[in-house]
Amino acid sequence: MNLEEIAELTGVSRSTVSRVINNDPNVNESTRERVWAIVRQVNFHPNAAARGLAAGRTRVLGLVIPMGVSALFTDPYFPILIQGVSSACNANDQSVMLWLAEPEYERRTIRQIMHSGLIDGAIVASMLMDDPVVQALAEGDLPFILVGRHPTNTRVSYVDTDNLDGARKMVAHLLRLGRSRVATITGPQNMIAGADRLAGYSAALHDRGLAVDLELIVEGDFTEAGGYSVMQRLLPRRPDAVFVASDIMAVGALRAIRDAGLRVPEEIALAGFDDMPFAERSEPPLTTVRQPTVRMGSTAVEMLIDLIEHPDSAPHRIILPTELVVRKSCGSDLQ
Amino acid sequence: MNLEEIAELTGVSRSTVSRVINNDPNVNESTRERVWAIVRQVNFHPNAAARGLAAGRTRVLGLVIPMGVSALFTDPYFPILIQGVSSACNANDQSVMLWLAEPEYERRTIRQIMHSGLIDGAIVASMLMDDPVVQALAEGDLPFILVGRHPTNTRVSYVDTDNLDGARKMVAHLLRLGRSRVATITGPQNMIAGADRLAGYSAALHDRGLAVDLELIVEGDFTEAGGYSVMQRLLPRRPDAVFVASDIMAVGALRAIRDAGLRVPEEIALAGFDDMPFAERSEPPLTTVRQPTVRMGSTAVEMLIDLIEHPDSAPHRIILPTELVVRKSCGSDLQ
DNA sequence: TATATTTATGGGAGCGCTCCCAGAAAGTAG
DNA sequence: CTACTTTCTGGGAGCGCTCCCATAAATATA
Repeated sequence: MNLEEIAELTGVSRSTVSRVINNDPNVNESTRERVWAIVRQVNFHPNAAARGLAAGRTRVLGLVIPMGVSALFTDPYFPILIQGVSSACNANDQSVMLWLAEPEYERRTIRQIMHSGLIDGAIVASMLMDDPVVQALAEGDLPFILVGRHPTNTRVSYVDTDNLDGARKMVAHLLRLGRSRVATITGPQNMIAGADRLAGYSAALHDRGLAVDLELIVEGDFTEAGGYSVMQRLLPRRPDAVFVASDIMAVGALRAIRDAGLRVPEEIALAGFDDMPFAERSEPPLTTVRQPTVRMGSTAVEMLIDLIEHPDSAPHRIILPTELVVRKSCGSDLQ
Repeated sequence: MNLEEIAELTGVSRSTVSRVINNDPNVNESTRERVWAIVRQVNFHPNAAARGLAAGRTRVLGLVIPMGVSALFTDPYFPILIQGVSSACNANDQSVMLWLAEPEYERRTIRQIMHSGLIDGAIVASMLMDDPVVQALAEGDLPFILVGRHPTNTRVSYVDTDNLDGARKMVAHLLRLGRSRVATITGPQNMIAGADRLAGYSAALHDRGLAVDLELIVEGDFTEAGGYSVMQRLLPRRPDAVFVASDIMAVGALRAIRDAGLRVPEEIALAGFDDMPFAERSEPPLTTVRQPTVRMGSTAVEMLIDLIEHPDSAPHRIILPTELVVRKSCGSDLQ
């Protein structure tokens, strides 16, 4: 079934049917209705390939997730992001092409995808500071949006969580509760989120006129096992609070604290970041920072569509706010 | 850049370039090399839409995940499946179109996707016994493969885990350890996996000549909270072992047992299903059944490609084996 | 040497759309 | 009633490929 056949059935031309399908205003109202009736009746859907070829636009967006980092696939961040992207695409009549970029494929395939005209643009959820995928994309002319800000390239558009502010609010909260030796377990410092959350930690200390004690800063790797071992290193330095840069590491840290015979929050206040589903079920429930992951996904889609339609507009940067989620693990209700 | 331009640069015709690109054997070896050289040099990639239109095949596969059930998105099953599908597609030079089917969109969009020629076939990871998406697909003529068997329709191809056998092996294991009141927390009985795992439980009892005690069977919902509350209902019936149909429910059940002042595995042996990452980190580590999720994904891709290329072949059914993972929670090393 | 066969190549047609231009029909103004 | 505008419609061209048929060249067969 194609336009021509619908035209035949309706008694109009292919062009008119096309106009109706595409909501072109220059169609007589009665003609429009007649065409729609037939279209629905025979359950006609225009061929996507032909459309893409003729219009030069496929209405398909690529979602690129570099898999190098994604031991992370064991935490729900990416699934939730995917969900946000997917539902925004549905709402905007776009389709999602998923590309889990395995390291070996990266450069080769990125070129292929970029040049094949399969997608109109891409959303890239990279976490690394200088990801080769981002590099490759920046050299090409396919519109793309980063999820997670880019620290250096000023010509890219991105959406990100306000990691710095979230961390800052959390550490300020711990200080306000009277903790004086607030340590932090950071994320990997080659990841933007890791760096920003550490910057927020430092900023909160500065806000209070406190100096940063390097002994109280240790780098984790966003895994539970990492959180455990790094916490063990931290314990002899006697922190009375620890801001952990991710909930999953916080769970590991919690175990380490327990195994050392210390109590949370009485002896050590513990705070995480992400507000993962398991955070509120931990023992004690974990104080953490909530980030709007679904909204990041949908915002990225909207930004990308905008960029596709206005390729020459200036880069957009959107930073979404975070929210402090206070639970028992930092003992606020005990103060 | 298109075929014609490459042809010009190489001094051959569009057709010959096309043959080279598509590895047609009827090309002179030296011509082939000359063309490839230029193709690589100018970084040419054939236009996907044009290809799709002309060849009637897009080399894009749809991955359909009905979102109704996917509170499940909080567990890593789907992400891992997606990963399996994605990497198999990469390996087979296909792209993945992801479609998280939200309930309202289901029927409307399925038609659209089916008829638009966007994808050559679909992999459907539905869990429900009679999912409307599956229904719609079955009525159309788009090739598709189910991940998770279909209980009634004999004309569909699928790949599944041997849920029945896995459950049976696990319950047999518990019985072998001397447990005499083996209960089960089942999954929802409108999900095939839930039903099959219960069937495996029953089969194991029958294998031993034991009768099924309905008092020891309770239905859960594949969530942790569900596992907790349902376990509380089960406790007064004094089971000495519980086979829980998913790890996430098992974690909930474990808490319930603890909260009741009982010990695992001494007083109650506990076993799960899925071998989720957190299973080995729980306290005590959880005995469970491992299923080959990644392989399911890649198998589905291969089956689908086969089905696309041989649309008239008989339906294939592949059931992949499970593996018992014995850890401390059922106390095998205490016996 | 003539004929059949194989190998390699070129070009036309067509996939199903969109976009543009031309022009008919209808409406408005002078 | 004519001239001009506006509204609506039709058809040609073309997007960049694949597929098929024709044909030239090279090789094998009689």
